[in-house]
Amino acid sequence: MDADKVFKALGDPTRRKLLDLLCEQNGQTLGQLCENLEMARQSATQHIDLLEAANLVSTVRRGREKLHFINPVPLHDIYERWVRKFERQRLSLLHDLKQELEGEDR
Amino acid sequence: MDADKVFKALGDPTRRKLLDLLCEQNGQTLGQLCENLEMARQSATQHIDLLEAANLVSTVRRGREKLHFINPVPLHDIYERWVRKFERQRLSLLHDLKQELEGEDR
DNA sequence: CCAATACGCAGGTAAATACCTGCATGTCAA
DNA sequence: TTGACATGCAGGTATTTACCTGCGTATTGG
Repeated sequence: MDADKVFKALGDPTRRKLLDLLCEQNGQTLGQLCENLEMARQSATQHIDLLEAANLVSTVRRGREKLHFINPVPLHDIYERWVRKFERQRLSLLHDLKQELEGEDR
Repeated sequence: MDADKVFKALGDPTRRKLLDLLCEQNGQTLGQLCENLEMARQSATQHIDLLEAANLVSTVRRGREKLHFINPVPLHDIYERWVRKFERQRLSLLHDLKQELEGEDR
């Protein structure tokens, strides 16, 4: 998993909207997706290319159409590497901060 | 939670490294953090400003020092909104793709 | 066939980003 | 008090990003 590509891909509202659209209905064509975006088709294609590069979306060609499918695996990997790690220490981290703030009062 | 700020903050290797550094030892000063980064202190400050804007890091001034603490809450919010949602549909999403691929063979 | 449809490719521009240098301010310790 | 130290602030530049327009290619249905 390339965390950089995944986070950069998610760091744009248009691309997050694309994922939401595909979550509502998986396997949509480029044209269908563009109907819900207020930008040129070519611009949407560039966003989708980044989602594909991050492996968040897979595509299948059917004739002249290109179908898009979500791949949730990278999101799960993000969870394992970047959420659980900090979640586990959540209480102790807040504890550190609280102690520091209390230290100021003394 | 501002998902855009959080994802954009996470979409840079330097800022992810800063979070890792703070996870190893919470409450470090700017100077301590800079020792582990190969860039000017002023550049690191700009990265930290983005982490603060995303509420991923909180700071406390102690005299002439600035101490940095991780706040894991936004990460957990990301999990709730962007991981669990897709995780829940993981199997069905893959099912959609598989069906589409099999459809190609017929 | 051939016109409409769905998409790919090339390039160009404005804004955002990630760095830097130089200098100013505030704090501590001798 | 004053010099050393930790950080803040201002601005400038090169790269990346997010759009666009224009045109080319491939597929389908009548």
